This record gives sequence, structure tokens and C-alpha cells, in this order.
Amino acid sequence: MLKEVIKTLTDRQKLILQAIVREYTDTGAAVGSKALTNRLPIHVSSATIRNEMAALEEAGYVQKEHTSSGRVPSLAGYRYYVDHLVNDDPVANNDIALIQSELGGSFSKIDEIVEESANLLSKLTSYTAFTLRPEQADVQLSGFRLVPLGNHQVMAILVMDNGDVANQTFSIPRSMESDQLESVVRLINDQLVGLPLPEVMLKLNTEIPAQIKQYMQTPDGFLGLFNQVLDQAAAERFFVGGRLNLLNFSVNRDPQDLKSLYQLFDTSDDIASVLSPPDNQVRVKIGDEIRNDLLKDYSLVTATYDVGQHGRGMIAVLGPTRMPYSRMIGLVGAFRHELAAKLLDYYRHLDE
Amino acid sequence: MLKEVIKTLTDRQKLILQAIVREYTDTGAAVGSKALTNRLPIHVSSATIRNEMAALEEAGYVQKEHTSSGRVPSLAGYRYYVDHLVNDDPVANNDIALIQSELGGSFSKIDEIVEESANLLSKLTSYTAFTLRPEQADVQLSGFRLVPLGNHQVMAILVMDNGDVANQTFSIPRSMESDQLESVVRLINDQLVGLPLPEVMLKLNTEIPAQIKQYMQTPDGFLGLFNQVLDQAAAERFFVGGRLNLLNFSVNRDPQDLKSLYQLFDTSDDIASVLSPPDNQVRVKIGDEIRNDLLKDYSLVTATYDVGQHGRGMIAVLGPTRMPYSRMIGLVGAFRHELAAKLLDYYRHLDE
DNA sequence: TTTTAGCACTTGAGCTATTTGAGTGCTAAG
DNA sequence: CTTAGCACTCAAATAGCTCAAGTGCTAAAA
Repeated sequence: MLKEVIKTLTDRQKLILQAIVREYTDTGAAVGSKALTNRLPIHVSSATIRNEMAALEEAGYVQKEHTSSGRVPSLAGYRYYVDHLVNDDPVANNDIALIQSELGGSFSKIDEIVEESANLLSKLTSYTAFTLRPEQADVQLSGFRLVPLGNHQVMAILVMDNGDVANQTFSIPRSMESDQLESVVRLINDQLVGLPLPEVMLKLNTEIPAQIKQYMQTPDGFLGLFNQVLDQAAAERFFVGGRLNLLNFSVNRDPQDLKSLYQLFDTSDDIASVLSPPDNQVRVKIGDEIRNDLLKDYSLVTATYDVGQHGRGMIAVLGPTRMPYSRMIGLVGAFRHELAAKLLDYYRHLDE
Repeated sequence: MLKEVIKTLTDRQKLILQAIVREYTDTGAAVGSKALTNRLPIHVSSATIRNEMAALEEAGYVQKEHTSSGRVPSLAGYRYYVDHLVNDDPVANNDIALIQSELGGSFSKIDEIVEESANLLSKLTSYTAFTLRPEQADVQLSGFRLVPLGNHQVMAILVMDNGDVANQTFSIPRSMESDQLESVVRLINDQLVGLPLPEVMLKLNTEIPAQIKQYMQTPDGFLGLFNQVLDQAAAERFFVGGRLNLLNFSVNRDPQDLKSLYQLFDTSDDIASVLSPPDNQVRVKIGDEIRNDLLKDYSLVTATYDVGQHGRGMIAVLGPTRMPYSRMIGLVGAFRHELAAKLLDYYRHLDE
């Protein structure tokens, strides 16, 4: 993709573009030259502003809704604003306080913390928020249990070395003896426990089936179960908060589109791919930069958060292109910081 | 509540009311006397129909949107239609086929079947569907396990005699010894296993705390956990399918109302109380008969389904008051039948 | 050369007729 | 009891008008 030529703007043009974006994201109405005279730190007449606006329009940063309307920022205008003109508003103190108090409670799983983060972030922004739990590249299977529950029901439990637990109940053939089960547990413990997950998956599809046949006639079901449990654990990485807020900032949209959007939220693989690039900053994607047709009228503020050896997660806020970017960027930045701190704290308690 | 006086209608008035309801639920537009002349099995002039319509309006079964508009059924009109004028349309063959094929797969839990039913029912109707899993009045706690997972993590597993399993992981104090845990398990098994759930809850709040104190300094957390697991199992009784379909038949509604509705769906206790009376028929509640302000512009078609000794569940469809009642009643009737059959089949496999 | 005042022009939003069509109630004749 | 006929009503669509906010351009002022 060719990088757009960035027109050089004079300082005054920058001030005007900044004022247009601020005013428009605040009010939602196209902004005219007269209205701007009051909002600018410098004193110039509306005629001068009109001239500058014409230049900004020429450069592609603002556009008109119709011949005699005020100007509205274009996607390029937002982009320029976000790249060069946002000011670092300090995050409101009570926002920080709210984050700390809501994340301050005691949680019994990281997933709960990450899920609650999605809700909290959507509450703070009034938009829709996404969170991805930290992914540890080298997580290992650290324990395997089969617990007979009676009635030919058995619960399989997988424990990971990062504290994650996955479980699933299933039925076993009536013909199966309990010492057969024990043999299977021993086999799994010998062969798979202590290995990183990708290796576990690999072995499950190569060596293990042959060995397990000694104890079970039809190991396929049992092995499928294993995959299922691991998949399920993987699926729970992704959380959405404030789904319904989408209704607030998507007025006048075809209900069919809304449905598609909600379906997109529910297919975590798809949406995750849309999200953050893995660099360590707050990032803003505007309109079609999101590279998803359904989201081309929205903006996305994303950031990773770093939990040291336990990997990195991601948080994101989806809102209208005319969102107050300064506030959002500040908020997401603060949030990622608080969340990382909370999770580090959580892991510290777990390990000690 | 006083029973409304039901005006006696002539046969011709019944035909006209029936035609009005049909036409209106089909098209959504108020229906006039002229349009009806073609839709009626008898031949009368529009003037006659006008006279009859005036009588129906007098009786409260239809109303006008404004002085010179056609007629629209009133809630009482729908009620009369549902009570006396629906015809038993045979359910479409491919609807039945679809139900059977979607429910035909193999499921590992009844909850999955009941949840899938909610989705399927919403798909069939294009409305929003609710399902409640069968409740067995006298379900007993049939097993209790504590599985140490390492790292001071323990998983508690409760098994019910109807095959339900609930589980939760939690952390224990580092000071706790494994023989203490074993004692607790023994205590629970001796005192609680084999009892019906309500009694389990009772004892947990009376005798048990004192006894458990022998092994644990602070049993509160542990007992709270127990409640939590049981609550969680209870919360999973209730499923919603086709939430988003609400958007289709709630156009022009305040987004705030929609949010309240979705919140209502998520508080299963509230919504469950709104649903079916426990008689063994397909029931229709129209508008304010639902006795919930948020739902007063909707209709609800509910039915119980009977799984013999394993109790009864419930299914329901929520749609606009102008829904095609004949089709809905037929469909819900067929669905409850198929679902009951599937569950009986499931339990038969489980018990054998 | 840059800024500004002034002015003619454009446009959507809001308002007020006006028309049209679907529908009603009523009356009087069949 | 039914129906044709007619005067009447009302929402929805259409057209015309005004108003406010905005623009671009020109020529004078700085």
C-alpha cells in the first residue's frame, strides 16, 4: 500500500483543523467559519477561516456535506488529528478511581478479570469494548485428572501451569473398567504433562492414539474430547462488553447490519484478527483502516497490555468515527496500565 | 381480577373479526371495509361490513387509528381471535423436519439440548425464544468431590442424581492440609449426599458450619462457594435464542427500552416469572396480559413440555402482538412435542 | 502580500397550504 | 336487513415559501 502524501499544513491550518475536529466530535454538527472564530486561540475573521478551510478541503482533510454547509472532518482529517494534533488530556481522576475500585475486588480467575475489564471499559466510554486475555506463548499442561462421577460419567480436568483450568464431563462406554481409566490417566501424565500446549496437540494426533488403543477400543471420542476442552479454553480468551452500546452510536443503521456486527462479535477468531497490531502503544484505526466492511464507519482504539512472563493481552474500544479521540486515547492508555498492574498482582499472589 | 364480559358475536361478525386479524397480522396496515369484501367467504357489500365493523368496535374488539382509518384489532380482539377463531393450521412439514434434524444430533448434556432449542425455535419463528430446562422437584445431591489441582487450587464438583454436574475452582489457604480437605469431603458426603437440594441448602446454613469449623478456621468462604455452585447450576436453567430478532419486530423503539429488555432477558429469575402458567397447553399472552410493562406491546406464546419423572420444562416465543397466531400456536405445540421426545430419549440412554 | 468587510448565492430545515385517496357514518331506497 | 350513494374526515404526499447558516468571490484595507 502506497503511503499517502501528507500535505504540509501551516500552524494556523493545524489549529483550525484541530478546532474543527474538536467541535464536530462534540456536537455532531458540521462546523462553519463564523462559529470557529470564537473557538480559536488566535483572532482572525471568518473570511480568513473560510480561506483556510478551502485549503484544508483542497488537501483532503475536511469536506462539505453540501454546497453551503459547514465542514466535517474527512477520515484523512481524523487521521491527521490523531497523529499530530491530539493533546494529552490528563485522564479524569474519577475514571482512574473507578477502574481501580472495580478491578480491586477479588477474582478467582484471570478470565473473570479480563471479562470484567470489557464491561468496565464499555461503561467508561459508553462504547463497545473488547478484551483479549494475556496469551502466554509457552504455557504447559501441568496436570490431568479423570474424575469418575458415577453412572458412566467422567469429568476430565486439564490444568495449565499458568493456573488455567479447563474441564468437561463426558460419558464412557459401560464396558470400560476403572483400571482402564487409570491407565489412560497414567499414560497422559507420563507422555503429555509438562509439555507446551502445541506439542500436546501434536502428540495427540500422532503417537498417543496408537498407545491408547491398548486400553480403549475407540479412542477417537476420547481424543476429540481433549481437543474440545483445549478449544474451549482458547475460545474463552475473548470478551465483549457493552454490546448494547452499539445501538446508541449506530442510529439509523439497517437492523440487518447490526445483526451482522453482533455475529462478528461472537466469532472471536474473526474479530481478534481485526484488532491491534502487536506494538506496544495505543493505536487508533479509523474507518476503512480497520479493513472490515462492517466496521468501516467506526473507529477502533486498541492497545496491548503486558503481563511480563505471562504474556500480553489486548484491549480495544469500538465507537463512532466522530469519537473524542483525546479522551479515548488517554483512557485506553490508563486502562491498559491498571489492568496490567492488576494481573501482575494476581499472578504474584498465585505463585507465592 | 374481574373476568371481562364477553360480547356474543354473530357468525358473520366472527368471520369479519377473523378476516381483520388475518389481514392485519399479514400486512400490518389497518384494514378497511372495501378491502375486506374480497377476503370474505361470504358476499356482502362494503356498507354491510361497515355496519358490522361498527358493532365490533362497539364491543371493543377492533379500533380505529383515527376517524377515517380502517380497523385494527384491539388486544381484546386478538384475545377473542386466539380463544375462538384460530384454525389449526397443520404445521409445515419442513418445519417438523428441521426440528427433528437439528435436535437429532448427539448432545452431551441436557442443557445443550435445551439451549439449542431456544436457538432453533427463534430461527423457525424469526422472533425471540426462551426455553427453561426441565426441573425435577426432588433432585438430590448424589456426589461431592474435591479435586486438588496443585498450587493451592481445588476444584469442587457436585453431582446430582439427575445427571447434572456443577463445578467451580477456588483457592484454599496455604495452611490447609490435605487430610483436612479429606475430612471435609467425608463430612459433606456423610451429611449431605443423598438429600434433596432444598434440604442441602438448609443444612448448609444451620448444622454444617459448626461441624466444619473443626477442620477450617474460616468456613465462610468454603460454604459461600457451595452456594455459588448451586446458584450457578440454577442460573443455567434458562436460555434465550434469537435475541437479535427483537430488533426486527421492535422498530422505532427507544434504544433505551431495548436495553432494558435485553437486561430483562439476562435476569433469568425475572423473566421466568413472567412466563408460562403450569397447565399443560399452549398458552398465549397478549400485551398487558404478560403483566410486565416492558413487554406490554408484545405477545408471548408459551407451553410446558413434560419429561415424565424428570420433570417439566417450558418453551416460549416472544413476538409482536400482530404475530400470525395460528402458525405460532401450531409451531410451539409441535416443538414442545419433539423436545419432550428428544429428552425422554436422552434420559433413556443415560439410565440404561 | 495578507487580511477583512461586504455581498450575492446556495441549501436544508421548518412551516403552511393543497391535493389525493382510502376510509367512515349516515340516509334513503331496494 | 342490505346496499348504493354521498358528504365528510384525516394522514400522507406534494409544492411553495421563508429563514438561518453557510459558502465563494471581489475589492478595499492593512
